[in-house]
Amino acid sequence: MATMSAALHPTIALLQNNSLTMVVQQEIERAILAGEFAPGAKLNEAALALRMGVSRGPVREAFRMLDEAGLVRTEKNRGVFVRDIPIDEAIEIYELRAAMEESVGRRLALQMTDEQRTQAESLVHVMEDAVRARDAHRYHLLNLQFHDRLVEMAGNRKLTAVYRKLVNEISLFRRINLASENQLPASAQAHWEMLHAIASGQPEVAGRAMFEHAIQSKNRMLDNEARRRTGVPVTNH
Amino acid sequence: MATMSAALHPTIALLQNNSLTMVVQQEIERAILAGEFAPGAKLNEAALALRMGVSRGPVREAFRMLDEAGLVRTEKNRGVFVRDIPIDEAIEIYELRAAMEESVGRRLALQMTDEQRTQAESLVHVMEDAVRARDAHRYHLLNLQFHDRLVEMAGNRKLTAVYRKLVNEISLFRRINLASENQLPASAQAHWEMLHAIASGQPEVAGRAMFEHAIQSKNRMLDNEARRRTGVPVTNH
DNA sequence: TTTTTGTTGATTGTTGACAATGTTTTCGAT
DNA sequence: ATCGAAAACATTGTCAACAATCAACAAAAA
Repeated sequence: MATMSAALHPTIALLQNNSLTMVVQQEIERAILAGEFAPGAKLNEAALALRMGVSRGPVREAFRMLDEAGLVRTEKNRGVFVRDIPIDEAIEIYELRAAMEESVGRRLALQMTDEQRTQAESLVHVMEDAVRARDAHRYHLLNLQFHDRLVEMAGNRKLTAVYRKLVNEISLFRRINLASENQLPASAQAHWEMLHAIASGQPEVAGRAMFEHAIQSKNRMLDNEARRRTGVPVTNH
Repeated sequence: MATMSAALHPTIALLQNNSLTMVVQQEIERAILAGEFAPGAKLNEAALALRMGVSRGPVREAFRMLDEAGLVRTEKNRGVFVRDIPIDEAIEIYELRAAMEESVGRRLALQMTDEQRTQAESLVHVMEDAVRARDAHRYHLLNLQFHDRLVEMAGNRKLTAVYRKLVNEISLFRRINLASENQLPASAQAHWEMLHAIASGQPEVAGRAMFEHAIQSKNRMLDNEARRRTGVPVTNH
């Protein structure tokens, strides 16, 4: 009887490994990162439970996970809210991420395989396609993917996990700045330079390149933020 | 009227901020880090709930937090267990921590105040007392405190938070190695050298010093581990 | 008016019960 | 005695009801 279930109904296979809490947690996380719940928005236990067809228990447990992950904040007896990262914390995250990427660059300079390098280069090519298409949103996603892959290639799983948590959190900073279209070509070029630095095989050079790239990313964020506060509209072309 | 609540009865203030889940979470975390639950040990929901005088709900929620924090692992329908960090992951954590400490060193070289330096130095003095007393356990705690303070002084709260999580996790590595007594004097000396490097005001020098110190810490751990596996007893003097 | 004090409705915090799953024990057949 | 099936037990997963708390509004007092 146990062996006949070779082909398992997908829903069943899902329930076998994932408790309701896990499913709920992943769904809420997805919705938050997709922007379906705005930063600062209140998440109602009962409403979410109803919407997902479960009781409040699993929703509460999912909330505790998301709280620990930094995606929501819990106020006792008041509820849980999608976290809204203040700019101070955004700066701190950018700087921490820069330090981690420097470490990644050093490591990659010593150990990146040809295959990995080819894979990274093809990603930059796709990014250049997005540049030509003037598709800032698509470019943004590819950019995230590029850095994520480099971090992953460094081969430190704990570092990868922490890095991804930081990226998740920074995405809760109100209106992450997509690079404006005229900045895209320079950004793509910067990625070639990082890959060159890595290919040089010199850890310090590669590390420095990735660090500087990350810091520039932080500075662009700060510029946009300052411009926004002074009321100057952020032109997009 | 809003200002009159300055002095709040401590019990009330406690109940105002801490739900049962929070209390339970902190207590289980404390017990784990104090070694009252050994790595790999199973944590029974009902037993813990009984012991702490609450129902299973808050315990389950606390479990979800501790899971996300990396202190326990959950197996569906089987229970939660105190995490036992495998050596691969321990290595990764040590290396990530080294990168973060390098970043801390750079920052401190640029911004450490005289007051902070005095505070750090006094900590090393206390460590030297522990060395003279041949108290390896006490030295270990002071060492943790010293590094924690330096990280905190760097002023990046997100980095501090991540660093502390890593320290918590690494403490779940089976038998963290206390330095043997004859290593203590050299270790204390190394801390003076780190403070000197920071006081030099040169970011690269200070960063390198802290990085190397952290890597040596990792290597000591690896040595002890190799010795343990080959059956050679770890001499303690 | 302005402030304070009840009162009400909605939401979260907590609990105990029930269902589903996993583990151990019992017991009979070989 | 050993092995396997099945029943008994223990533990986790989920749920719905109850209690505690808070926000908003209305009524009363200044």
